[in-house]
Amino acid sequence: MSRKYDFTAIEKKWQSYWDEHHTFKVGEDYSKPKFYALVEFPYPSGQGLHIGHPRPYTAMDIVSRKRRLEGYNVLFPMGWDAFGLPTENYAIKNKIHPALVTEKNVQHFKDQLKMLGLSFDWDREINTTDPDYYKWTQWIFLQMFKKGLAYKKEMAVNWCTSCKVVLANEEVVGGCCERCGGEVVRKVKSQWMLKITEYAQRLLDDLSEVNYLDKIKLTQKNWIGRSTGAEVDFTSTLGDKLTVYTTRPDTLFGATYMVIAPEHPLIEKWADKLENMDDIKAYQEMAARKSDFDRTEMNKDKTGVELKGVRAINPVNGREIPIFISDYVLMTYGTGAIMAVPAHDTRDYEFAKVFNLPIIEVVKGGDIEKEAFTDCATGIMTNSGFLDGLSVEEAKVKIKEWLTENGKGHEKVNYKLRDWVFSRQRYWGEPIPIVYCEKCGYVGLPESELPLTLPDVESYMPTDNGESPLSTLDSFINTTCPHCGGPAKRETDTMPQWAGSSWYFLRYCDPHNKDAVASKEALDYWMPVDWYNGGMEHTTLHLLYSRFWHKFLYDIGVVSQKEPYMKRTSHGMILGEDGQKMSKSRGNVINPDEVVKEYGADTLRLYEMFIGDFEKTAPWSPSSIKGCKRFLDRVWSLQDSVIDGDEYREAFTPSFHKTIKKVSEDIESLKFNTAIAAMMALVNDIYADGKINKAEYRTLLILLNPFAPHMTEEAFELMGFGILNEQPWPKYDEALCVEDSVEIVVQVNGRIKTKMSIAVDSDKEKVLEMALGDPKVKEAVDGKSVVKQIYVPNKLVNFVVK
RNA sequence: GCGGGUGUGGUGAAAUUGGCAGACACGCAAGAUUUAGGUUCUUGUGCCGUAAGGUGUGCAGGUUCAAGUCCUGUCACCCGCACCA
Repeated sequence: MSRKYDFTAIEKKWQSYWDEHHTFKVGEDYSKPKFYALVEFPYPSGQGLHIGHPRPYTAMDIVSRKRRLEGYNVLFPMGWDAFGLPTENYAIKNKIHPALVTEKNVQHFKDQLKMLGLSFDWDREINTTDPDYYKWTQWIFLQMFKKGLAYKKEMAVNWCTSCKVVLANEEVVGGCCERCGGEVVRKVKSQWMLKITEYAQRLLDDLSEVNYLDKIKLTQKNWIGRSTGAEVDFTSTLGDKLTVYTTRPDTLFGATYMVIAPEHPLIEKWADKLENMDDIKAYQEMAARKSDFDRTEMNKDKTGVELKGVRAINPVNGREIPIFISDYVLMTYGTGAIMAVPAHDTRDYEFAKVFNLPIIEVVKGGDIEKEAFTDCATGIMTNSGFLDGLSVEEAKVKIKEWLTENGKGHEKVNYKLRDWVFSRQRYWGEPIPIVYCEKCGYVGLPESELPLTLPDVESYMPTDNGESPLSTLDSFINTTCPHCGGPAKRETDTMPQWAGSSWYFLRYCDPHNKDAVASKEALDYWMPVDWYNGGMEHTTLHLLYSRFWHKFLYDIGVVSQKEPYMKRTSHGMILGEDGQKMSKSRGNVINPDEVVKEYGADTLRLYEMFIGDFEKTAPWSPSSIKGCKRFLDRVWSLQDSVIDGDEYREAFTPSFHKTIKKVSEDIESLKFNTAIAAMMALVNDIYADGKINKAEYRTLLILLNPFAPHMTEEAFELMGFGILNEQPWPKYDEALCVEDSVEIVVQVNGRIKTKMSIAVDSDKEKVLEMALGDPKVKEAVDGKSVVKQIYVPNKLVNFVVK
């Protein structure tokens, strides 16, 4: 009788073994084939590990463990994305230094991750808040500054009234702060910006070189938002050039008015010539007061004010049209001015209806009495002078030619992507390594002065005027200009949390390097990341930002690949039992510690992989986890039924080869749930037989090992098989996956009449004859004529009768 | 509004190229072992029907010998974006 499956003792034993033997320490043998598996490093929050964390970690752990047995040199690292607001807020509230809070949280997280038996190489652990790490975050920023990609700009930013911090557009959700839910308003501040827009086209083009899920590529594409159109130069009756951007230059003859953004600089210039300046000012103020969210809320009814005293002249036909300001036109996109073609644009149509403006049809096919005809790719031009009779596509080409020839405009590509607001008025982030000198302007710190470490301050509270807590620290601020040696002031803003995570995958390649981001040798060997799995919520920003940084580092010769990640997949969230997102307020939070205590880490791992399609969200089910525990118990108990045998028994040969194939392939395609199901089915067959031989048990334990590493190691050792982790991954033979006979279905007119067992790959004639001999088939065919006979080899027979 | 996704038993879910719908698991029912069981083992389990049989993948059509899968229309829910000219 085997010992009881004491998972607590077994898991503790093997975790210590792995620790002591540095089992998962990455080899330095750069001649071996490599595999770099990456999971998103967590933010070490005070709550500890969430039940959702193990899902992606276990998934990539399974892939990594399999790859090791397959002979690869596997890099599977872990670290901490530890700068950020919750830690800072906790520090403020409890008057503890954020570094101490971070240290405590990291320790807790690490203990929890170890408890799960994840095969991370802990010798390569990194932490974004470690000065040895953020030295290089600052270094990369400096290189960008040198190349003109980091610049300072006065701009209206999203201001969280509660966190008192500037947020990126991406961090504003529904007009509220993504983190705290506080109100977000617009505020003009001088900010550090990163010129990601300069990389827009390459970020788009190089998507063709990587293996991301289609939906991930699509989000990247949509976020970059490339559109092709034309800039058209109108002139005002006051003599200014008034350039608009349009994707529909073909509809130029249908422009019946122009709209410019309320912030448009020409308004200031025209001020003394405008007859209704009071109305205009009032509208501008109203628009400025609104946050972006409010502006969006208002979008049912178009509002605006006509600029009285000035009109725009359409270059193509000399027609004078009125100019309006309206907040539906954004200063930040295109030229901040549009030509309005109400007949063929929904927004212009709505606006024209409100202000009773003319609507001229220039593409035939719609009913412009009812609505704007926008979906008119196949339409024919009308009321458009020399464009009449052309298709929309032809007209686009012809009008662009006309504009270029006549010096009235040109083709133009625009992107929705904006430059990245990189400043945060916070303490717990990387200091920006820049000083301001009255004489020299903004000057980067010499690299020898990096890292610029965070000074200790009394209070981490942001100041009321929205400046960083660092701004209260004279000893930090006052310095000398590295350029002229005169007095200068340090930048007091810090970097956003995205900074540290934009290059962390490079640091893992060579985490202790003092002289570089990582050695060239290590980078050339390990990069690119072979497989990166993370949450869908990071597929827009983190992915885009880190691709951008990586491309920049490629440009300055730090890395040798254009793209950082060869493959990117995403996992679904684990929801509460009620199908809702887990949260304290809903009271549906599951604590991984308790699950491990009750069922063991192996069961938790197995269950999180078995719960459903890896890419989809899945509700937690406390009763289903029992099935996984039961399965592990059954595999464990097989120790009592082991008989001798160096090869699979004949009756089980196809089952084992098929299962090896299924598990091997399913792991690669993230179908962990069906891989587990296949192993369960195999174990059920073995139970039905009552016995398992040594060769079979050995294979079963290795197959299950990536999923349940502790139990399988222990059973392996107890069986005298050695150390499982040192064995090769089992092989299968395609030819041996096939059974001798197969059951096929016999249908008449598509209805199942019977099933019969035939030899694999029997010939058609024989099978048809056999099928016709079946009494049920005979009865159904009797008195009718067979018009057609269909035979799908090894699957089914279908007689079509009349 | 735009983009993406999902809809299959009492529950979580499976289902290469169209080819036995419901694998695997939970739950439930019956039985066996056990002093006991939130243990273990065996059997059964989509729905209607005693059965033969019928019926069944959100809904309505279509293509096909054959549709969860392909096509057309439609409904519901979830996620992302939100006036990007």
